[in-house]
Amino acid sequence: MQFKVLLVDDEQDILDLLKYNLEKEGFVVETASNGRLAVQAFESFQPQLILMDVMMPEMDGMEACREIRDLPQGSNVIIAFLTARNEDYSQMAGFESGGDDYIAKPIKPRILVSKVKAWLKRWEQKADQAIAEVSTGGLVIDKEKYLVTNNGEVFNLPKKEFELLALLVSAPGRVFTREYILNAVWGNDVIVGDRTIDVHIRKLREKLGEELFKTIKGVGYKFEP
Amino acid sequence: MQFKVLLVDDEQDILDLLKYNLEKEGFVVETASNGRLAVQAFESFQPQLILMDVMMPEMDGMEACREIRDLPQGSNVIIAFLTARNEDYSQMAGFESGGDDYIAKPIKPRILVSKVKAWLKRWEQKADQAIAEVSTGGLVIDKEKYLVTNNGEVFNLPKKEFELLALLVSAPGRVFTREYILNAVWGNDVIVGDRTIDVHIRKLREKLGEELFKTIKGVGYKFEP
DNA sequence: AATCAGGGTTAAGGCAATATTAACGAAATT
DNA sequence: AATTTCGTTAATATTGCCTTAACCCTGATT
Repeated sequence: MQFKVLLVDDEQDILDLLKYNLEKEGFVVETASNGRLAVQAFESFQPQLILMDVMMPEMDGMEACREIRDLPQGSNVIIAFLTARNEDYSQMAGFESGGDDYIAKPIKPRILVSKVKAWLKRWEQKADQAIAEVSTGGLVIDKEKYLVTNNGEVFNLPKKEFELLALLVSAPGRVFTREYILNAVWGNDVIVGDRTIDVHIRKLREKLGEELFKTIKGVGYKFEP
Repeated sequence: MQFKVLLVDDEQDILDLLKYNLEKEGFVVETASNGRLAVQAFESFQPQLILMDVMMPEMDGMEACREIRDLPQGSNVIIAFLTARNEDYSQMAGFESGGDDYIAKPIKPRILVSKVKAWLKRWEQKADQAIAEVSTGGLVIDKEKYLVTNNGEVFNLPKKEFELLALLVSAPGRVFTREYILNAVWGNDVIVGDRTIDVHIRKLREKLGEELFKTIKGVGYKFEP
């Protein structure tokens, strides 16, 4: 697998140093010089790992971290902070905003590379788990093949229906608000009416069974086997 | 969800500017001109976020922050300070008194709005996690699944009933005034008659047990296992 | 005993939220 | 190019929650 790493720092020297060392190890590397650009780069580049400075102009690392986490694909990337020192507080704050780990400056190339490898190994494990196959009740969702099997019967759901189903099934019993569903399935920026969700729910109920999808008025929907 | 923001500053100009920009984004905004008023406003308005100047007459921001944190609901609000400059020390002091974050003056509307959105998103996550499951006596409230279990029996309460129950159970034994309940469950702006609360209490008593909800005449209600 | 204040109870109507259906444009498929 | 499929919306129906009005009950006050 070809791993992609996004480096974010406002000092060009550091970017160059890290980029050189990581590319030498076979990673694909892109860089961004502030938080706002990082968010953009994440969307287009879709890296598995982001190495980001905490302190930056325009938009700081914590802020960028939160924004990325809120994107549809943002929950799978690993975000690690470059901290200027052993500033305990900046570390804490970084984790609070959804960062996974940190590495202290000054950065030694060998340590960096070994940490990066460890992070990417972790990412692989997480990804395997997450995508492999979700199954609840008589329902099996194969994300790889984009197939849904319900008590032996195989369905070939369209994209939106599939994603909505996968979301609901990812946490059986849990109520997902309409707002949350819109963010997760359609994305933060897309504007669609509320009735769109209803219609997709209806199709799922039609195909898989009316009783599986429960409406919580004023709140949202949940899946229950 | 309708988010409420409380602005606290002694300069009317700043209040006006911030209020205008936040209301344009759909937030409900109230203002206070010093720390003492801020504490009062917090109690009646119950915002999710407080933006507060550090330096103010009467009672300064840090002092107000501490007082608010000591109130029953004070641990859930996010408090952010408006700092006059990059005065690192005032920032540190702000954190020590219980502040969550800060924003530096001069304030640019766009940055303000994006920060406010990020804070409120964080608040939502925290609120979801924190209150996910409350349990007292034989009663379990699962906010995630929107389910209430009483001694094994499962109930599927409508929204208002559920929220009223969750509020009362959040502090067993504590008396909630009618006014407070109206603010917390219905919102500050909604106008409903007093009998509405009675009816919802009645439904809860009916479903979960008469004895669990005690009336304090002339004051309000409390939950007691 | 009469009055009053505060709360309890019930049922019905209004209304907001959701369900349903059909239809349209865009994209994919043939 | 014709056909099919998908995603969305508009329009209409339906559901069930919320609220209220009207009346009852209790205990305190006069």
